[in-house]
Amino acid sequence: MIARPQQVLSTGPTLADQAYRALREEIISGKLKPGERLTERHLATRLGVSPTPIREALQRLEHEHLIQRTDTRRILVAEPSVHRLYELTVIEAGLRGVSARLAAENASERELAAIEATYAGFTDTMTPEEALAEARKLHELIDHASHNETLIAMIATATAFDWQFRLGTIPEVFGEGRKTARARHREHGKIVAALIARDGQAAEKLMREHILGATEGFLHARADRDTS
Amino acid sequence: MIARPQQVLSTGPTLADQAYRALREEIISGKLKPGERLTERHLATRLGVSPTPIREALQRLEHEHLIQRTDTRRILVAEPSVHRLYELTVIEAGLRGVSARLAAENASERELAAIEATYAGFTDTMTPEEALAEARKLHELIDHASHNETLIAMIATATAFDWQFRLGTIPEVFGEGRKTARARHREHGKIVAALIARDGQAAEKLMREHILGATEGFLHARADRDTS
DNA sequence: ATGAGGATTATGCTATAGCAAATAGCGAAT
DNA sequence: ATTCGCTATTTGCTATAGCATAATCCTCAT
Repeated sequence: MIARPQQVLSTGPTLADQAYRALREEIISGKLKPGERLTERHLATRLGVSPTPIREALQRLEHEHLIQRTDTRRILVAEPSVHRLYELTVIEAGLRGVSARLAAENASERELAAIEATYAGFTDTMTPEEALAEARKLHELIDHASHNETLIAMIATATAFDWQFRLGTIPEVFGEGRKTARARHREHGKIVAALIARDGQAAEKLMREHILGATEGFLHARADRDTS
Repeated sequence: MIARPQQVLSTGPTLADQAYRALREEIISGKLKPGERLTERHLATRLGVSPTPIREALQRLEHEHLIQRTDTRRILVAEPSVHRLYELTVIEAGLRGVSARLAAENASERELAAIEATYAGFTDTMTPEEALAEARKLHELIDHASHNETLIAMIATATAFDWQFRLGTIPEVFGEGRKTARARHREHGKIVAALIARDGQAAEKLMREHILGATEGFLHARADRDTS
């Protein structure tokens, strides 16, 4: 239930904004399951608002592929298709490669220190969920160090679908994926080193291969699970 | 004025969709001038629809940076700032680099032939507007040859702002930019050759440098104009 | 003339209502 | 029992109305 603003002083977040964030969280976390049908009126009732802000929220969710519309105008929680994951991974690799290069060129010393600290904070005792959250944080720190606001927003759009995909299948995948998780960690280390060395070209190349490899590894682990 | 659907048989484009396209065209063509204020009600009246679909159209336009909202919730036609043009150019270079690489790998023979034909269609007798339209077509053909629908959509979003910027300043720029226009044409030739050779790495590198160089050249030409 | 302050207007956001297409439900005919 | 056809319901899309805030205008004192 979204809190209704009672005495809004200046410019608070709009109801559409709140609804967007709430629904996005529910989809990514898996509370709303892939393929599940959504209707404007039901969502409006459940969140305690009118259909108008719900429509706006749904439009944004559609833009980042978290929902999809059928040919008969039905609204469904997006099915994480491997095809789309591939499409988006290629895009993410391109965009995050650029952000790594810009970060190497533009990051402040403070930002580099924060990146290094986050990298150093990884431990083997983390749960898969924790490790994934830390990886996400590391990537976001690098993105922000690019100092390109438009790029940051676009990466967020491109990766929303990824997170839904991954979080939804964490339990099955990570048991077998621990080896590759270590490999990913080593890749993070190389990227961080390239950033500190201000080597934009190396950072870009490493980041691209890292993103592409991570999705490859993820899909392999999932395939192993499915055939076991 | 948008035609009101009278007897819509099946599923036609929605009014919001039509409003979006109409407003987008007006902004890019310069009929709506940068900085001009827009209000939902006036647009609704002018286009002959209610404010509801207008709101949806405005939301989409905001997403591609063709309009911007002030801190007091006013809606303005976006001012083409050089800062944002730089931000978007870096993104476009990254995305179009990826699309060029994918096109080299995935394009059908038919698509390659169309690309080559469009490239061969350039002539020195074209007006600046014609040349720009042809260049746009060439890039779009390459984008589509990537066979990555999500990437294509994202490039369209990232480049909408560019076109507003460029078309709005064509007359001033192109008088002095004819030399660089020839340089751009040679770059196009190298890219097309790389695609035909199925050399994805070369196509990506050439495309990136081409995009970045084109914006550089554009800004230089504009600077020359401003100081003359 | 000018500036301050309150009243009026304008406007974005939200709620509600209505329409048309699609879907579901149901009964009759075969 | 199954299928066809009609009716009722659901639902996305659009229109209209109301609310709260920001902008504007007007008045009046200095």
